[in-house]
Amino acid sequence: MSLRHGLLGLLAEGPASGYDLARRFEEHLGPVWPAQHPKIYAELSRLSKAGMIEVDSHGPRGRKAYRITDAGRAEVRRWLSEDAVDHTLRSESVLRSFFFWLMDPDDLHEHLRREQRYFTEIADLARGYAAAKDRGEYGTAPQTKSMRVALEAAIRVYQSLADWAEWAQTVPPATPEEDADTPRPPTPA
Amino acid sequence: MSLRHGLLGLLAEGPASGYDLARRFEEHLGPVWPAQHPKIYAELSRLSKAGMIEVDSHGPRGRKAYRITDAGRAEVRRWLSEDAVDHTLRSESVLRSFFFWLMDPDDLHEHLRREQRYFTEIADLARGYAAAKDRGEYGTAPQTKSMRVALEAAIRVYQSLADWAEWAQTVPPATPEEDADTPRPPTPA
DNA sequence: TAGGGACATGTCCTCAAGTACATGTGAGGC
DNA sequence: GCCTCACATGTACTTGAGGACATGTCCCTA
Repeated sequence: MSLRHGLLGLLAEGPASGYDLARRFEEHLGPVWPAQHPKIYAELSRLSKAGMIEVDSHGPRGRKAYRITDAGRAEVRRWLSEDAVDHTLRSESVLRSFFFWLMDPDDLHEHLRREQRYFTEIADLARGYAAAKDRGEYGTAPQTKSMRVALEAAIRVYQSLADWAEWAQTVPPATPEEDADTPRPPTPA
Repeated sequence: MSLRHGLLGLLAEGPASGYDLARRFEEHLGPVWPAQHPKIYAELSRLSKAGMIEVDSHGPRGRKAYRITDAGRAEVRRWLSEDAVDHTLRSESVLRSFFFWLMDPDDLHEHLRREQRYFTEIADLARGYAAAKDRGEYGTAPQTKSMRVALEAAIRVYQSLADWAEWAQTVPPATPEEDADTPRPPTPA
């Protein structure tokens, strides 16, 4: 479970409330690691009980800001350098592509156009943020440097998916003869 | 939940047992949609109860092969053309990159080298399968054409991640001055 | 013929994710 | 002064994912 470590990592930047963290997850981390507020509040109280974080201040509307402790900082560092990376890359878009042969060619074409548009949009959005960072708008703190690296991943991955969707539109649909020819594949990729 | 539709999609190619499906998920769909056998068997009995699939044949060791029904075929087609695509792209690799600034520079460099190696390996593996498909080794059936499209996504995405990991190694670590300069970022990406 | 390994199916339990529900406050505009 | 909206925190319930456990069979090889 990486939500725990995601929260610790964000809190390493400075104190924040559950509400703040939920917004940051939705705005910045959402595309690579979704997390809704119920999970976040629950995890925060668990982290608090474990001594990884503690209440930093109480604010206006029952607001509770948390601060990371030394134990928490040690834990997030340990995760980063010791725990094995889980490389699974869940993507419904790609999953669907295994089944494109079941789709009506016109539907598929329309689907791919929409996918291309979507991925391009996200890539451009990330490019915009990256350009702002490069112009120095977010300062030179080490966290923003890491943010820039993450943005670069988003730009590259989403652009590659946009290019893929564009390319897929050029693949001709199955001809009737091929459609008849339907053997079981031996054991492909 | 797309496991349901993934199973239906695979069964649309022809009858298969839970064991077969588990292997195909692990070998082919695993990188984009992991599924373990307990989930698969459970889902198969649910699909069977719902009339989307039915038992096609009984084999040697209690083997039960399922066949998709018309209702099942209609459902997977409906999913493909009507249901909105969930675009979240869960990636622990990218999530970690938000917190690179917490890592020791040498650890980080080593981490990025490992990541680059891993992503390159997967991209090459996909390239190998794609080349075999292009040589005609898997025939010309429409399913294998879709498989080729999915492979292309894998090649492009994993290569882009490998390139990203390589690029990230060229980003200089934070200098001590910048480290001191640690303001809260306004509201970045 | 004994033994190991791949084939084959399933249950149980725990934890993670996600939706819906529930509640209340402070600030700003009309 | 009222109303709305963003702020803010939580609980409850349902489903999904995943690891551990349990069981048995067929086939090949030594």
